[in-house]
Amino acid sequence: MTKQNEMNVLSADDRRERVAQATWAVISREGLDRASLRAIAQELGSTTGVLTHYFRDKEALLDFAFASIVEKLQFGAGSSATPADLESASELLGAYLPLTADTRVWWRVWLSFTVAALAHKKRGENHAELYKELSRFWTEILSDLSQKGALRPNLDVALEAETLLALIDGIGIHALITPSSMTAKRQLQIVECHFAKLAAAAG
Amino acid sequence: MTKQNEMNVLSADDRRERVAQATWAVISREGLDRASLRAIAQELGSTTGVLTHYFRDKEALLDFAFASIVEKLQFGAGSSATPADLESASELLGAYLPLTADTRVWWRVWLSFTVAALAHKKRGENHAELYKELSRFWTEILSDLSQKGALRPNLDVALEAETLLALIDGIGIHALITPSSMTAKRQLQIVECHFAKLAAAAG
DNA sequence: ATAGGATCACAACAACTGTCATGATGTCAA
DNA sequence: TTGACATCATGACAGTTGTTGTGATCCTAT
Repeated sequence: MTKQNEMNVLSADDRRERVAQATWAVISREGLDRASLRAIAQELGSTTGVLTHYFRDKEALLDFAFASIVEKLQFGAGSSATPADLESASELLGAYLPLTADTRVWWRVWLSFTVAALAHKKRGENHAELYKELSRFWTEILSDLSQKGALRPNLDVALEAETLLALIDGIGIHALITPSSMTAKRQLQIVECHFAKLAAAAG
Repeated sequence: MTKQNEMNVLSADDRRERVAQATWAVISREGLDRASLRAIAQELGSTTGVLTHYFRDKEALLDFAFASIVEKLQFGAGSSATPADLESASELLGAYLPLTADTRVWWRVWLSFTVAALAHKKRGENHAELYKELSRFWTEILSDLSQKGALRPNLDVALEAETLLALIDGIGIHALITPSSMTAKRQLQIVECHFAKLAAAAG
């Protein structure tokens, strides 16, 4: 239809994705405030002409880059079906964590947008919706596990779900601030130890 | 000595504190990237002349404003002696949380600096040191409580301390993003519910 | 071959930024 | 009073920013 059929040629969507990746790199390395169009273009190995061609303005570019990050993070943890037992639930939740170099980049970008969203209203409501959706998702998971008898009785599943999400966010922040202390192993250890507190008494 | 003896006149230190407060207000309302010297001066009700007079440059101003925030947050939660039982430990930890309008402002500012610290190295090390200090502080508190028999046996106190701090950070973020869901009451409820999991089995 | 569009480099523009020099005003000591 | 100093308003300066317009290059369809 349009044109690119051969390999080595990028479609418009692929081009936008490359721009998003360059944007992540700059934000992760130098911060959101230093992510100017010229800096992103340089990271991309081109000029600002590419950016202005594929995006109406900078706001549209950042919106796309953020949406792309959200997609990545959800793919990492939200792809599989609802976990059947506590152990797989622990693994699923741990998949959110910044355990690798890639996910650390995504976390830095995510946090940059999150803090920026605190100031401007439009993005703030978007973030709030994402958090509420996550809260509903994990409340349902815990509710299922509770019905199966995998959890301690008399547990407030909605509260425990919010606790889990808060714990993940906190662990992630500590992993970015003090990576030498909060290693990947340590992060998973905390999550597993917390899930153990939710488990029904054995035998 | 210098000059100001009468009321209604501010000392140099008080003036710097006023500047810091104006800086918090701008950062909390519009974000760290919008906190220009002119915006801070306008918030202060003066011009940039005041800022350039009391601070060498913008970096020194932001350093002072951040140090002032750290002081506030530590005063809120680190002033009293080590807690004697689990309940007072829960209260002490809960004092970190953004429960009031003032503390929400401090949290927004704190988070803004935290994310900014991820990019530039100097501030990052400072933040890391603050976190590690907090970790040691709470490890010691839990260790004391454990020796008194207030905690469940076979508990990794260092890991539980890091869990507590991560939980606080996560709750705080959620409180800023979704204030309608994460109310002050809800925040304290999560903390208390978590502490209940650490308690030794009753009688 | 030729026209049209996609792609992108480049330059110019106004707006905003931190910094600095200058001057005005007030206060205090001699 | 006079001189020194603290305080702070003002404007100028260079650098960076997002945006826009122009033109070059290449691909594709007729």
